[in-house]
Amino acid sequence: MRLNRLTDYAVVMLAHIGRPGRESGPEAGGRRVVTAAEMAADSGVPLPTVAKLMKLLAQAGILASQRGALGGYRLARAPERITMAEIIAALEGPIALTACVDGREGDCEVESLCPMRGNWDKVNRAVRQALDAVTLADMSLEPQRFPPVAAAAAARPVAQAS
Amino acid sequence: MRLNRLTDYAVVMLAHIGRPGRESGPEAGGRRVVTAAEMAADSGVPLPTVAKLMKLLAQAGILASQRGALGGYRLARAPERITMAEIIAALEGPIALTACVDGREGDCEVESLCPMRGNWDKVNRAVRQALDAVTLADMSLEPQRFPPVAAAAAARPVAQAS
DNA sequence: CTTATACGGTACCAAATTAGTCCCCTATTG
DNA sequence: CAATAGGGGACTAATTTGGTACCGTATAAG
Repeated sequence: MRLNRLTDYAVVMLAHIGRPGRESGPEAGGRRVVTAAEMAADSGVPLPTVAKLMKLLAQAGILASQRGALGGYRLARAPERITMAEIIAALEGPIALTACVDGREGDCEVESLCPMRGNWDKVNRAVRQALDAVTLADMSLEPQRFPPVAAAAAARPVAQAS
Repeated sequence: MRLNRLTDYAVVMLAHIGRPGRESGPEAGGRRVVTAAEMAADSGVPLPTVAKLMKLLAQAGILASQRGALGGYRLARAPERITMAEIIAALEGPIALTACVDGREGDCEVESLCPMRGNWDKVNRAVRQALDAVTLADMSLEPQRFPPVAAAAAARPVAQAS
């Protein structure tokens, strides 16, 4: 159920690219251009790994790449129009919880006992919808510095304990 | 994004237990009792693996176990009241797409660039809801023997091709 | 037109998960 | 008390994943 580390990195980086950025210049096409090397430096993730990720995201049409000197990557669209489902699909393939899905047959060795070929689609559809509803913009929001629960605890210091 | 094979097996087996069953006897508590060995034979999954699975499902309160001769497993509740979310959580831990979740801190090494601690919760909540909405009963339904598309093709045999 | 920058692609290796196995213990029925 | 059936933990093999290396191609600046 957990998604792999690379996908996690990807979301963090995409959110980072999407955010305004400190030393913002003219910015081609209205969106920030960032190099893989920059991303690596900013994130601590090793450069070759970052490069691989960016590549995949570019192929999926989530990032637009510019080769050569002064090149780099920028979001292909506004963050509001990039969904989690898309990002995850780009890095982990189609969103489907099991192998016996989407018409692909013959992979399921226990077909004898498995009259549920179609039932998984219900689950997959549900999950896909859930992930379509969350955009990169949602993920880019800076949450309040302290979570609500901590704030509440601070407001009512030590009382009622014991 | 894919869930592991064991979880897949588990759903198949639970659905199997939930279904009426051919040689149904009196059935303790109104629900079918099945042994791990039976499940292994029916499914082709090796017995030790089945045993491990059933054990976990029993611990999670999804199956009720009966030890000793004539023992076995049965559903702890009606299939309508067992959700996918529950089954998945039982076998893969809490439903959360990333490690930096649910208050657990210190696992995320890239916290410097990662102002998204709370944002993942949106995604997790969405997925959890999606999986809560699908029950074991939904997964137990026998889909029509031929999928709609094949049926349509059969009704309109060879015409219009080429 | 040459050089430096930066992305593109492929193949490969090492480390971490995951699936599956083994062995022995405890409970229940007849 | 013998046979059946689940409970628990440790270990091993196989896959998957993350990360690396190397070389090619495009673009901008001088």
